[in-house]
Amino acid sequence: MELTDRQKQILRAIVDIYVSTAEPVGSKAIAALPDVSCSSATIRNEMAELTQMGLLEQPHTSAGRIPSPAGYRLYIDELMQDYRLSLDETKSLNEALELKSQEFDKMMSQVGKLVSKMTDLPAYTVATRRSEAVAKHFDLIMAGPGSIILVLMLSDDQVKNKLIKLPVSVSETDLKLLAAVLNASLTDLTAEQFNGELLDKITRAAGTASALVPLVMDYALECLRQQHGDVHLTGQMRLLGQPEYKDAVEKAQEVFETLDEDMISNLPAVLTKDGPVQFLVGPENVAKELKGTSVVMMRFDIGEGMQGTIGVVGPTRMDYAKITAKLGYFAENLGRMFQKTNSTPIPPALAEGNDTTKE
Amino acid sequence: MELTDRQKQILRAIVDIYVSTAEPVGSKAIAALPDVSCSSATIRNEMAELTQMGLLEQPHTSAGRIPSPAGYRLYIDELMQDYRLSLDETKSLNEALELKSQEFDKMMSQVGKLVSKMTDLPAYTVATRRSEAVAKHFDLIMAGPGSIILVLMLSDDQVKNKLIKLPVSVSETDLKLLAAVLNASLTDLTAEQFNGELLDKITRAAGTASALVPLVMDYALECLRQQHGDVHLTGQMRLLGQPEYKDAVEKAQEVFETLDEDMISNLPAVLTKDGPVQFLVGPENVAKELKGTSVVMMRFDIGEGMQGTIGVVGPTRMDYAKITAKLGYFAENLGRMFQKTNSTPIPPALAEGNDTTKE
DNA sequence: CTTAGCACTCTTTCCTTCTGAGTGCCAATA
DNA sequence: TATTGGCACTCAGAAGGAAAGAGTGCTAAG
Repeated sequence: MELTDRQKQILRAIVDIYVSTAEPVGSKAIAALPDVSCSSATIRNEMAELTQMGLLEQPHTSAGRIPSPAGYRLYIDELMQDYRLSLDETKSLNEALELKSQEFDKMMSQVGKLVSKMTDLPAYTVATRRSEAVAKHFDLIMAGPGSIILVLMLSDDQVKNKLIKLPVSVSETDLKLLAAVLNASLTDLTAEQFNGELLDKITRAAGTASALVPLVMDYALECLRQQHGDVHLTGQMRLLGQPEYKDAVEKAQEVFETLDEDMISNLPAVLTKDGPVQFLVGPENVAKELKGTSVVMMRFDIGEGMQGTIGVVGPTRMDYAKITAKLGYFAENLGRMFQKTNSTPIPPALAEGNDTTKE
Repeated sequence: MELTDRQKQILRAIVDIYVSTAEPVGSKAIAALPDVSCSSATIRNEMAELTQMGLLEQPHTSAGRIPSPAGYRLYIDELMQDYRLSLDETKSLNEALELKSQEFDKMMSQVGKLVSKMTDLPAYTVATRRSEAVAKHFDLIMAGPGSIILVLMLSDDQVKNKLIKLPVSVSETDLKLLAAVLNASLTDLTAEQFNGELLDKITRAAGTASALVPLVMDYALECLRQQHGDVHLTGQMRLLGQPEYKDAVEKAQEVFETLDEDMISNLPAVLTKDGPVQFLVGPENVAKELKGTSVVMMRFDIGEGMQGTIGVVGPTRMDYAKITAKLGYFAENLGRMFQKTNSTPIPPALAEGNDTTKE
């Protein structure tokens, strides 16, 4: 059953108005719009029909209409018009994008904070592996008697390290030897290919450094198994700025009780689907606590084999167009930025010499 | 002006009751306590006097009394009785303490989540430097043509690394040379001692690897300057479980707007004071947004030159005794745990061979 | 110094009424 | 046939007011 053009126009108007007011929209409000040329009675008839079709809902008999989840879905898929960021908006986005830290995890967490601030909604970021990782390079560095630094480079360009302290000291030569053995035996293996046999073999070959072997392998396994980095969730409180949670604090609490745990395992999975942006509208969410909550997710590239996800959490009534636009802007620029950092960062600061002022 | 024993008893009772009910305490409630042997009228007289002294407050004329900030302070400093954790409580604390990750930052963040969960309040963790850090060891590892891993070990036993990609490739020998130069010139220097002269000197000595020098030094500076690690703040929403924020969502929002930014710079400063536990009661907080909010902070040891802080944020009316007990338990065990991880972790998993089950 | 008694204060709660936005439907109109 | 003005009806939320209840402060007596 196709919608007439007028029905589409009405649905779109209702979503647009409701999104910004959070109040049910009445027939008069629609009729008063400049590009609507029929009376409120006509609108009422159309609204009744849209309600019949399940695209609109009525909080109670004598209230205006609000979009149903199905209505939102239709709006997102077909009716939503690209939101154009204003000059002011791009400007503050650009300012915000000047990330300070050089460390990956901190950058991701900063990005989350930014997105949350710019959308005024809770946001999360997470980095996910695109494919199975393998170790590309092992190194062992002597950092003192009995102190060894294990450095592990993975196929996705992540570098991990761990300080290992042993009660016995290991000679520099043995360390070198072990590193060579590790590189020979473990590189290009996935976590599944690690096994006890390998452990034995390497331990035998390791000589006096053999005590290190299980520690090293265990850590390598931990690194390889991690399918995604930390989930950085921030701005939870901003959800309360939304009218729907004003008098329903418990609902907001529930949302985050669920989100904290489940998001990590559930949401990234959805993103294997195609397209850089995904919407989870209210009841489409798996967890029932999130039925009244929507999530907009946007993917962006981070070098080799990794991908980042930015997500924004809000009430089902949220400005999908605007948020999509903002996330898109972020995603685009972040992709570029991470690429850049990953190759040659422009040597900053320092060059001018060292002023004692704190950063 | 000293308090009589009875006055102390009454003040303590009022705090205890108010802490658990969040309702003003009336004279009858006190008189009804088993170990109080005078009438409500007497209590009323005493309460009037305590109010006079500024230790109690009255929300309005016909309401019971609540402790004033000064009252809380007195309670904390002199009247508070050690809360003994129940067997159930220690049991769940112990269960919670089984941290999974081996990575420092993740551990800290997990600890925060735990504390928040166990106290049912927002909590944060942060690792702070006890003294100025210096670099202890540099290493440069070739990870591919033009890809170099910089590994930096600091005096506080932190190990940092960064993947540097150069458009030109550097020979293994030059890399070794540069590492040697770095170790010779930069170890045991504080951030303040870095300067342009050093940069020049090292660049000259670095030969073909000279393009790396500013990148390396810049990163080293960033690491040395960091006075504390990430602040991990979690469980913000739990603050809303507290009755004082039930109908004052904006207040809760304000708290976290302030806390997110200011906490990092302000709170740790207070901790330079002596004693492992510190209380910031309501108006003692610097930021006016936090006047109705208290913070309990507990220090714990993390090896060399670092110290951890766990903090719990709650309404001024919070169960200081219970929270102190719980934090204390955490602090004690975490100290031990971080010590342990820092030396020889018991080789876990793996040994049994590799089962394909996901963690 | 303590206590019973009592008048008084003030918040909280519950009920009622009122208002207004918005609908649904009908009959008239183009 | 599609649109429109008109009108009765519905219902949530605001506003007002009365009653209940908890707790105080004070006084006078023990």
